[in-house]
Amino acid sequence: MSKKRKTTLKDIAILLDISTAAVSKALQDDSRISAKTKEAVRKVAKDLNYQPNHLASALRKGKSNLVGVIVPRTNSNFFSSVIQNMEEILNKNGYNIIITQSNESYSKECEAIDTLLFTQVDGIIASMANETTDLDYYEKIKSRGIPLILFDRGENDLNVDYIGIDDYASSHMIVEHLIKEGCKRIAHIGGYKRTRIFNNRIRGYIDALRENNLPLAHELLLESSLTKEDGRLKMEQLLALGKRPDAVYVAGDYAALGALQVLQENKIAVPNEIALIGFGNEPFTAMVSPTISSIDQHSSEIGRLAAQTFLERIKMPEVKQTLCKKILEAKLIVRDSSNKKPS
Amino acid sequence: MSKKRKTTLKDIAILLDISTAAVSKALQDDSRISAKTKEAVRKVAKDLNYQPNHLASALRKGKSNLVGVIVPRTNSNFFSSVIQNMEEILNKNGYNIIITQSNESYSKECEAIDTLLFTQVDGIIASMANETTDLDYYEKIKSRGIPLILFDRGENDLNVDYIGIDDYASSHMIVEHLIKEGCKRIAHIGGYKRTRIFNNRIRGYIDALRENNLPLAHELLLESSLTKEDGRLKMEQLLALGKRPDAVYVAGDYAALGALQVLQENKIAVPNEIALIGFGNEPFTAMVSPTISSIDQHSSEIGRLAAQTFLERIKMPEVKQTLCKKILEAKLIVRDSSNKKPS
DNA sequence: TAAAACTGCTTAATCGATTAAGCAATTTTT
DNA sequence: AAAAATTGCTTAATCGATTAAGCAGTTTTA
Repeated sequence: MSKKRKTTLKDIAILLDISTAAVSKALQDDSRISAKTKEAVRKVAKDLNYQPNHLASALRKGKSNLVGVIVPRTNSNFFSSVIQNMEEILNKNGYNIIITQSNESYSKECEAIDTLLFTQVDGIIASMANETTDLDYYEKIKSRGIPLILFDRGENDLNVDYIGIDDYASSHMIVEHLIKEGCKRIAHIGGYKRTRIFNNRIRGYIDALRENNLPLAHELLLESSLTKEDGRLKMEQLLALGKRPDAVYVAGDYAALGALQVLQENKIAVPNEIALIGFGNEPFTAMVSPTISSIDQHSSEIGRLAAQTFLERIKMPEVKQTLCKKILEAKLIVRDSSNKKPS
Repeated sequence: MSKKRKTTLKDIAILLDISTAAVSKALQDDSRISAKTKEAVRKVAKDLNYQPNHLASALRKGKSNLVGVIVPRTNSNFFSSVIQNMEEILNKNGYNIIITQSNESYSKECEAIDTLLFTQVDGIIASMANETTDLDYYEKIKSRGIPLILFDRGENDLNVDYIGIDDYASSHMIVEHLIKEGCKRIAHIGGYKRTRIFNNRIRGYIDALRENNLPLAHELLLESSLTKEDGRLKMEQLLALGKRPDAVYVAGDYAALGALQVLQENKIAVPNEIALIGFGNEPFTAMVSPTISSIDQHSSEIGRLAAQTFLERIKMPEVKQTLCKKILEAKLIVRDSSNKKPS
C-alpha cells in the first residue's frame, strides 16, 4: 500500500517530454524557460506531489540550508525563547535549524559540534556550556569556513560574532537598585569567575559597591554553579555569617529560588530583612511568593539578532574583518523580593 | 586563510594511488579490503582530517540518519526531558535529531512536517499541538513511507505507534487520593475534551466519582486551555459558586499554579479549605509554597521508548501490522497542596 | 591438476538536482 | 539583408559517497 517511490525531476521530465534541466529551471523560475513550459511543469509537479530532494540539491549546491544550534539546555525559558525567535527568522529565509543540547558538559558540546559539522550545516549558532574553557573545538568550526555566532555565553578570545546583554551594566543596575532600597550589606552569589558573563556580573557588583562607598566584604561574594541546590547551600553559608547581609543578588534565577526557599525556611522576611534579586527573568520568578526581582535578558531580541547576523555572514562571507559584537541593554524587573515599600 | 576545500574520498584515493571505492570500503571495514590497505587509508584519513560528506552518503543510501521531532514547545520540563532521553538513544544508534516546535498551533505544525520531510528525515516522532484535530498532514508522513511515532498527545484514529501514560488511570488515582483525604466536592479543571488525553482524564475523573458514590456536579467540571492565565479564570469561576468545591484537580501544572495564586489571593487555606492537584510534575510544583501535588509522566521513559520504537520500525519496516501502543503507569506525587495531615 | 573459491582490488553506474556550455530557431539591430 | 542578440531548450558534467559487477591472482578443494 505504501507508495514508496517519490517523484523526482525525471518523472516530471518524462511526462512532459522535456529534459530534467528544463524542469529544474522551470521550478526555479529561470528566465530562459517559457511561461507555457513553466506552467505545465508546475501543474505536473503539483499533481505528482513533487517534493524536491533536499539532499541532492544540497550536495550539488554545496549548502544544506541547515543551521546548527547548540545550547546548554532547552528547558530554560531564556534559551527556548531565543531559539523560537531565531527559528522564525531563519525559516523565513529558507533555513531550518537543528537544535542540540550540551547539558553544560564540554564533552557533549564537542559531540554536538561534530554532529552538526557531519550534518553539513551552513553555520552554527551557539551558547557555550559552563564547563567549556577549551576553545579548540570551536576553532574546528571556523576552520571549516562556516559562520559561527555565539550568544549569551561566549568568549571574547574566539574572534567571532557575539550577541548578548551588558552583564556589567545589569549587575551595576541591580546593586544600585538595592542601595536605593536602603540595603547596605549586599551579598552576591555569582557564577563561575572564569565564565566571561559571570565575571562581568561580578565586576559590575564590585564597581557599583565601590562607587557608592560601600565596603566590599569578601565573605559576601560567593562563587556558585547557580543550580537551585547550590543556591540553597550558598544562602545557608551567608546566613551562618556573624554579620548577615541585608540583600542577596544571585546571578541566576534557579539559584535565587533555592536561596529564597532557605530564607523562608528560616522565617526571614523577604525583602524587609533580606532583599533578593535573581537574573534571567525565568517565568517562575513571577510565580513564586514573594515574586523574585530579576533581569530580563531580551531573549527574543537576542534570537532575532543572532539569526540576522548569521544571514549577513552567509550573504557576504568575504567581509570577515568587521566583527559583529552586539551588546543589548538589559532590563531590571522589580518584584516583591526587592521592593521594600509596596506602593 | 580559510581552508575551504574539504578532503574527500578522492583525495585519499589519489594520495594512496587506489580507487575511491577501495577507500570507501576500507573505511567501512569491508572484509574484501586487506588489513594493510585499511590501515593506510585510516592513517591518511586522519592526517587529512577527513570528514565524510553526509549529504552524499545520505543521497546514495537513501537515508539521512536524521529523525524529526515535533513538540508543542521545548520550554516545558516534560518535553525537554523526553527529547533529551530520546536523543541519547538515537545518537547511540547513529541518528541525529532535528527539533521543531509547533507552539500549539496547527499551521506551525504543518510547516514543521513539511520542513522535516523536506530535510529527508528517516522518521518523525511527534507530540501533537492542542489545536490539531485534522490529521491529513500526518497522513502525509505515512504516505511517505517513513515511520511516525506519537507520544503524549496522539490520536488513536491515526493508525500509528504511540507512547504515553495511562491518563484515565492517573485521573482515577488523583480523585481517589483526594477522597481519601476527606474531600467530597471535587472539581476538575480539565483540558479540551476533543484532545484524547484530556478526554481520558475527564473520564477517569467522572468514573472515580461515580464509583465512590459522589455526585457529579456539572458546574465543577470545566474545560480549559490549561495556561496559567486560564487556570486563574477557572479558579475564580469555581470560587464564585454558591457551594464551593473542597478540592480542585487541574489537568495541567501551569493552570494549577494560576489556580493556586487565586486561592492565595483569596486567603483560602490550601489544602485544608481547598485541596489542589496538578498534572505533569513540572519542577516548579516543588518550588512554590505550598508545593503542588502532581502526576509524574515518566518523561525519560517515554523518550527512551519512543526512540526504541523508531529504531525497531526502521529495522523491520515490513512488520507494519503489529501496532505498538505503549501505555505507562503514571505516578502520583503527593505534596503539600493535597496533604491535609502532614505526618 | 583442473575446478572452485577466495582475496583484493578496479570500473562504472547510481542517488537527484543543478548548471555550464552549446545549439537551433526566432527576433532585433544596424 | 547580414550580423547580433535573444529565446527556449538539450547535453553532459558535477557534487561525494556507495555498490553491483567484474577481473586478475592466489589459495583451497576434489
